[in-house]
Amino acid sequence: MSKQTKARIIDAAEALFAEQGYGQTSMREITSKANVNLASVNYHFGSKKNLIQAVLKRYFDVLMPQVDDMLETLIPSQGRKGVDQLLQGLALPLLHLNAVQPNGTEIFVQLLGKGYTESQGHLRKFILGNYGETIEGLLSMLRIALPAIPADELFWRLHFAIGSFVFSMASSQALKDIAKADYQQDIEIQDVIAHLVPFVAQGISAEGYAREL
Amino acid sequence: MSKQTKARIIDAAEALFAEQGYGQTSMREITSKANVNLASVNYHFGSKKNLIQAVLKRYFDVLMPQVDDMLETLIPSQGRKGVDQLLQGLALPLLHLNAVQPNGTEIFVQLLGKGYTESQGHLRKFILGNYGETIEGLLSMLRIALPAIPADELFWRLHFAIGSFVFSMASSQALKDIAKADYQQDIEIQDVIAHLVPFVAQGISAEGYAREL
DNA sequence: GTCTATAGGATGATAGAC
DNA sequence: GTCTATCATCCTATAGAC
Repeated sequence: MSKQTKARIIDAAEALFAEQGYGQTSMREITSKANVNLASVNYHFGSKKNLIQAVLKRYFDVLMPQVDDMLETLIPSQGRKGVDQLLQGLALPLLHLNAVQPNGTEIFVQLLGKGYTESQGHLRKFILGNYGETIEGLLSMLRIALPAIPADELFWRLHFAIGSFVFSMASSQALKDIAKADYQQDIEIQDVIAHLVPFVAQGISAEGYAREL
Repeated sequence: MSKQTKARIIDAAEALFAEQGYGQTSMREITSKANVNLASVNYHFGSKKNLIQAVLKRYFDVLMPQVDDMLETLIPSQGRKGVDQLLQGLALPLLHLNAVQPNGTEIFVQLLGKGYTESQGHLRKFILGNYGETIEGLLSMLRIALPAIPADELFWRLHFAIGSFVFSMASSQALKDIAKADYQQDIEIQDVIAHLVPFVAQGISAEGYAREL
């Protein structure tokens, strides 16, 4: 029953990776949580690096085609409205990742964040190599929406935006606890995205540029 | 010469922690870079955890009193202007950390970012326990600047803002690489902060609220 | 495909000589 | 305070029996 073992390894690995990070998660933890033998990871995936990429691939292969579709059907608008459209258009495919796996959206974004902050060089290569065109498409749509903002300024804002999202996910357990205790709110990933969209849209569309300090 | 050894360990440790993260940096790397004996870390600091806290303490003890001063002398303004003031007011003490150590600001924020994303529980306790009052002061100043925004909405935006900053620093090596490769820019920490302030100020001050998806 | 056993290293921490 | 030597424990990866 190879398929079962392989799937169980991926399921266990992604949960542990998302929670603890790649470097801090050992093969022993993974195989123990998956109830499979330690050696089976190397049999099925070859190495830990390959396992990490396989975990992400399952999500990217669902997400990216949907983003491509969205980009194709989107009628470009300029300014804040165009940015809003784009972000809303991204939100839906992201939420569809919940179909891959219960809690899939949250897991995926956490995996992304950990990949960024741990310097997993092989991950960047893997993502850009396999899904670079979609990312390029997103960027050019953003450039159309904000033609007055220089490319390098857009680069900065995009990363700040990603940071807002990824960090919120990375510390989502803390956020959930605080929100429940202080504001009597139960938070789901939809809520995070709903609050995030106006914040990011506003920040990205800002007309003032960097100023000397 | 205890003092020299202790200082050399801290210097070497903070550089390695900022670059690689806490978990990925071994005592052997630290002592080798510092040119001291392996056992001296445990002699002077007791444990790796204590060393991590000592590294951060050197920066916090400079930063936080300056933030306190800033908060005391600040004349509160409302709206986007008040937010801008507050962020600018934070930027200067942060940049003063370059006096602690060459490249001190960058190192400090990277240390913070790594501490957030690696789940170093002891670090959060250490920070809140020792510098919680300053953080509370910052929060109440923000509430004065944006009285119309409900507390829970402010809570969200604050975390998005922190996320932009921390994430940008935690992944600053990646950002530098990309910026140099794609935009021929050499990035300094001032640049990150200068680009970040308008983005965050604009996002925090946004008048639109969360919308159902 | 799955298992045990183990190679071959790295890690944090410490005992004890100097 | 500084050193060497070492303990005990972790790690990834693999060889080889079943």
